[in-house]
Amino acid sequence: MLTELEQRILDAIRFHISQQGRSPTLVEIGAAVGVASKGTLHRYVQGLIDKGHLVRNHAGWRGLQLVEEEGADERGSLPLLGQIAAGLPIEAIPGHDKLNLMDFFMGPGRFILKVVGDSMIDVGILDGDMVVIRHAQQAYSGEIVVALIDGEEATLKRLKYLNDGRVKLIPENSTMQPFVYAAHRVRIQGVLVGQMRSYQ
Amino acid sequence: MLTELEQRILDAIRFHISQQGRSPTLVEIGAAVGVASKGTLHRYVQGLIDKGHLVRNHAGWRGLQLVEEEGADERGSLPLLGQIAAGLPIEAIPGHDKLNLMDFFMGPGRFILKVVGDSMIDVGILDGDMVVIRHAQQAYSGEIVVALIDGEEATLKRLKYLNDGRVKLIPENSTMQPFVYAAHRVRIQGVLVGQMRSYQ
DNA sequence: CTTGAAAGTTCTCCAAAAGTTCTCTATAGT
DNA sequence: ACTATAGAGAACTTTTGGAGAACTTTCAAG
Repeated sequence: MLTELEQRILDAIRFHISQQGRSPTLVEIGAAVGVASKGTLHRYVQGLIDKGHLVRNHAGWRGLQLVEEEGADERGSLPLLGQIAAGLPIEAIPGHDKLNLMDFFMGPGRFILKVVGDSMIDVGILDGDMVVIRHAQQAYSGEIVVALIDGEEATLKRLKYLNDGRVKLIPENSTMQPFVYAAHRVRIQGVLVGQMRSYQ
Repeated sequence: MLTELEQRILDAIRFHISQQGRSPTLVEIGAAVGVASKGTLHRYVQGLIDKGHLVRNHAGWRGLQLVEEEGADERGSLPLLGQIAAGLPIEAIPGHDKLNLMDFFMGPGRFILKVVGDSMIDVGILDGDMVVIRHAQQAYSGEIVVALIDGEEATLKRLKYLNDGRVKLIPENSTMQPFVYAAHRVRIQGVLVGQMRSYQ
């Protein structure tokens, strides 16, 4: 249960968001409820977070978000029945009974590219597949990335940093050869986070 | 969540593109929002790219492209930027600029199975992938199906009807052999309509 | 093909605003 | 007396917003 001041602070936050579209600062909350001390306000806001009425959306300013109970949104979900293997019956996956396509693929800074060519065929990325890329300038060795070479050629390859500072781009196709470039010639544009294919 | 200046910069870019049909330079953005330093502007534009609100369309000047915010009704969509191939720049797909995951995968009577094993590796379905299956009792020759053999073993295989009335189930893995069954022993449970994989 | 202005990138420095942590005080109810 | 609530404010860290120098890259004019 909330104290009177906690309730007023929560109401003030809700009002501010409804009016301005973004959460208030501590000082703005203070002006609304008549409390001058940032420290006091912080204590109450933290209490509301601990009690589950607020969440901190992101680090930094104006990061408060109301926890309004949402109706279960089931759009984008398909039932996840279980596993299938050669020679075994379908086996239920305990706990998981639903797979949300948006949870699976969506995220900030992502986009889709259609794959042309067979250079990644050995990791199951075929001609015509869609790949989900997360925009990024950096990547770890071993990740599959969209790399721009000399600012001209964009290509999907597995990335490897060599000890001598150069960069190796490995096509996952046993009939193709890896290429090695000086680091400054290769710019990472994104990292592979998903792949999908339609058979219809 | 964007800060105030990030939001103003994004609005200024959107406005400039709507007026002039091409993205603004850093200095033009600065004139619109009242910031004199190219360095500061670059920092903010880069931040918007990292957060996924912008993408750099191509190298060079005026290469910014908006990633239009999906409204609540368009959740499940990611921007479809173009094609990628070994040795070619990313090439825009005219007309297509958005791919909706739900259009791609959702449909009546569908469910998902997690793949265990390598029996379909030659068509790019790997161990751990998720496959989308449309429930069906019939399938055409050449389709990939979930088949139940003798009411006991469920398996994902390519289906082929033989002239003598029997059924051939073909694992798409060059190290495995197809099996042939009398028709009454094989019951179709569904047809493969999609496949997806997450690399996170 | 050269060249230079315009554009983009990387870096350092700075300051104000916001958030965090802490101590101190006061008052009402049990 | 003890506890829960309410409040002030100092001292600190982090985030945001801003300037500009020095550099590289792009692109069009000659």
